[in-house]
Amino acid sequence: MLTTERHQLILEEINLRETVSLQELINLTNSSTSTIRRDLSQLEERGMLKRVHGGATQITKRHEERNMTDKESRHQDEKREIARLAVSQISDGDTIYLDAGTTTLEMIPFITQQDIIVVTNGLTHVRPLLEKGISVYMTGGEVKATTFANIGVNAVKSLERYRFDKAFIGMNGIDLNYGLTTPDPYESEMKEKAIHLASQVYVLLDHSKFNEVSFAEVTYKKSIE
Amino acid sequence: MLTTERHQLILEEINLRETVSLQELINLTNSSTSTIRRDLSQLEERGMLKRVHGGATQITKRHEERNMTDKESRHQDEKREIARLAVSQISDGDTIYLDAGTTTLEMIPFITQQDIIVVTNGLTHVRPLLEKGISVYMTGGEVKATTFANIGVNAVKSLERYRFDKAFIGMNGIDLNYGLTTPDPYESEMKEKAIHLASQVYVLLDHSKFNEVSFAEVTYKKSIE
DNA sequence: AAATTTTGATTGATTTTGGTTGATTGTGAA
DNA sequence: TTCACAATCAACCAAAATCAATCAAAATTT
Repeated sequence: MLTTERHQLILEEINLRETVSLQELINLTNSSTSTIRRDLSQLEERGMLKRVHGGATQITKRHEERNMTDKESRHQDEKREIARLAVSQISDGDTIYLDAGTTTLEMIPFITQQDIIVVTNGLTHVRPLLEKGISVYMTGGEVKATTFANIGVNAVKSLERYRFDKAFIGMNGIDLNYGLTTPDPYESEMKEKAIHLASQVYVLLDHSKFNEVSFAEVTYKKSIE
Repeated sequence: MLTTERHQLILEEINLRETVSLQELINLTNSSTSTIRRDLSQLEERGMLKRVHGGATQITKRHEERNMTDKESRHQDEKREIARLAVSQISDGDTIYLDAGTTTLEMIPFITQQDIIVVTNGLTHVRPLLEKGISVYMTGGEVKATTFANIGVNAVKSLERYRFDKAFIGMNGIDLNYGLTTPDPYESEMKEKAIHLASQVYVLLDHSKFNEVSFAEVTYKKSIE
């Protein structure tokens, strides 16, 4: 049996049954444990499934969606209010940096200011901004598959071409001891650089982020409002 | 058995069975392994199938193939055929530049090559590429509202950080006297720079663009295939 | 008949495979 | 909880399968 055939079979079985054990796949394909293990590793690497102890399971669409919607609905009103407040800080003619993320995305509908220029690393932000008739510049560099955000060395470098009147930064945790934190060190770097390049910095956090500590620290050297 | 006969048989079998092993094709055609290998290489070169270890598999998934409506114009078919041919030029592990535009966008569904890195200035290209599990880098810079493409000084500059094995460039006109032309001088600049940075350049044009002259000239200094 | 193309066999290199190793994880009883 | 046992795991290895490259014989075109 061809490798691609096996992969196809495995994926079909998983999409059909949600989860499937290693032994079942061995019987299904008449292959050895080693081979199936390797298949699962490869398919997981490609993001086609998720390995679990003793087998594999679908990449959890349902789970993720529920998480997103739960999370969003729970804090959506608060987030929106924060977004509205943030937008009120923008003046006509400002050049602003809009960090990737859902909270900063919420800001866009509230924008009424004229002649502003927005620089962003969030691909999802571009279309709604353009539809509002706002000039948009992107950072460039690697695109993170999960968040559609520019991160990495080239992204940080491309940021250096700009200076901002105001920067609006999303954050995943704030804590008295650990300060500001995000899950991804590369994101953290982007945020630091943006903070550095802006005259005024606004960090957007809803209350669920208070006393939360995430992986990567975001250091800052200016006063934060 | 005639070569073309064999090719026909192989393609029929693959379209029927999705994947087929080398051994099966040898029995089917009463040819040697060498001959079948050569056939598969040639057919892959033409983008008719995809070779895998131990055999070959079809490029377009069956279900995708079926829901092609008759509404699609010949123009569209031609574009797609051009896209398919273009994709067949990509090798595993290539770093390629994918110009913004509809023709290059058509290329993405055909991509099966592994470990490639794609740099693009087309925002619309990013999501489908990521969904294919391909590493995507964006150029950065101003975003043109009508085409969602990065253009302008910063876009060109951000391109300079990269080098490409292959560049695939869309174009709006080709003419013996005026050469290659596009409507927007900024776009033209991007294309020129990309051409300059790539080892091999492929310019994508359907027949309606022949002997057409648009506003901005794209100059090039290397042989174009 | 000579030149060109196609074919099939052979070569050594590469990839895939299945079994084995010891390490890690999950489970149930003390 | 802690312990011991069983299941599962990643890492490794050698055998088997498959691969690309080469070459000489057969088929073909000139």
